[in-house]
Order: sequence, then C-alpha cells, then structure tokens
Amino acid sequence: MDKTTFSKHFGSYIKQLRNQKSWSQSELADILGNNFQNISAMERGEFTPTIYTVQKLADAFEITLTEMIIGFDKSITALRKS
Amino acid sequence: MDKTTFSKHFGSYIKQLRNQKSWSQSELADILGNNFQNISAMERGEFTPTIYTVQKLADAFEITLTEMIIGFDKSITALRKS
DNA sequence: ATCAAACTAACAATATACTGTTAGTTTTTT
DNA sequence: AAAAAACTAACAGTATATTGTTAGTTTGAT
Repeated sequence: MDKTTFSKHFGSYIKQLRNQKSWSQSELADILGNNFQNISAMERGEFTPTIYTVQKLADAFEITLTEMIIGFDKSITALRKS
Repeated sequence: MDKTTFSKHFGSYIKQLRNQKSWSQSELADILGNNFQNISAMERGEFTPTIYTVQKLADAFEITLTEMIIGFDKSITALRKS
C-alpha cells in the first residue's frame, strides 16, 4: 500500500476511535498536548504520524499499542471487503 | 514512557528481528530501499520512525504490522521483568 | 434564521525523519 | 596478523511531522 493511502486509512481509523469515545478533535488534542488542527489533518490523512505519536494516541484512548494496531488492521481488512 | 526510551526500545527490537533473519544492516536496507546507516541509526534509537516505515519493516520481515507490534510489546514487557 | 460548536483548510515556523556521503571502529574470516 | 565485512558516527541536505495562528465552512441546537 502506498504512503498516501496508508495515511488516509490510518486517519479514518483515528476518527473512528475518537467518535467511539464521543470526543471532539479539541478534546483529543488536549489529551495529547497539541491543537485540534493537527488532529484534523491527521484524520484527513495529511501526514503519517510517528510510531511514538501512535503510542500517545493509544494512551489517550486507554488501549495498548497492540490493541490499537489490531483495530487498524481490522479496519483495513473491512475496507477491502467492502 | 518518554520518546528517547521508546525509540531505543524500538531500535533494539528491530535489531532483534533482523538478527533472527541473520541479515546484515545492508541487506535489510536494500529491501527497504535505503542505506544501512539509516538502519544503524534506527537500531541505536537515534530517531523514531513513522508508522508507515514500521509497516515497511514488517513487510521486509514478512510479518503483519500487528505481529510486529505484538512482538514489540512483548520485548518491552520482557525488559521490565529483567 | 441565528448562534455556537466542530471542523476544514491554508499558511508560516520549527523539529525531526529520511537520504546520501565520508571516515573511523569493531568484529569476523582467512 | 592481515583483509574483509559489519557496524558506528558525524555531517549536510531534503522532506515531512509537529506546533501555532488565522480564516472560512459545516453541523447541530435554539
């Protein structure tokens, strides 16, 4: 999978997790210690976060990095089937 | 966990996977399409790769991203016990 | 329709991931 | 011991992740 597609899939997944928590982009940004515009850009797949940022996202969602990636893999698999 | 510690742990894990395959840094670099100095720096924890780079590493090692992260989590847990 | 919250989008600035090169050190092989 | 392979380290340059600001758009509530 190319980087652009990967980033968009990952962004969609973050948005999905955030919506499950019923958090606004601002609320998630506050936990991570950055601004909501960054969350917006990430969810739109504008860039590819570092693995450490993904770890911080997992911490925010109160799941492990493993759980985070398993969910991401599943969301990609679900997309392939649709 | 702070970023520096995280990167060092991740680098050690990459080195571990590479040694399991008995690959030199050059061999891994060739598969990824970059140079061995970059692999060296990554293994030493000099920087934190993006999640897409981690995906490419998983592809190189012929495992899924999920398997990659599960192994990473385990390697960290093992470190905590020692 | 109006207002407010939530979000997208563009921009600039800084930090850092990544690429490429060169030199030196350590380890392994012969 | 000598040669080769593997690795560390420093450096410069480019691309991009991240932070911060401002403006405009969309959505939901009243």
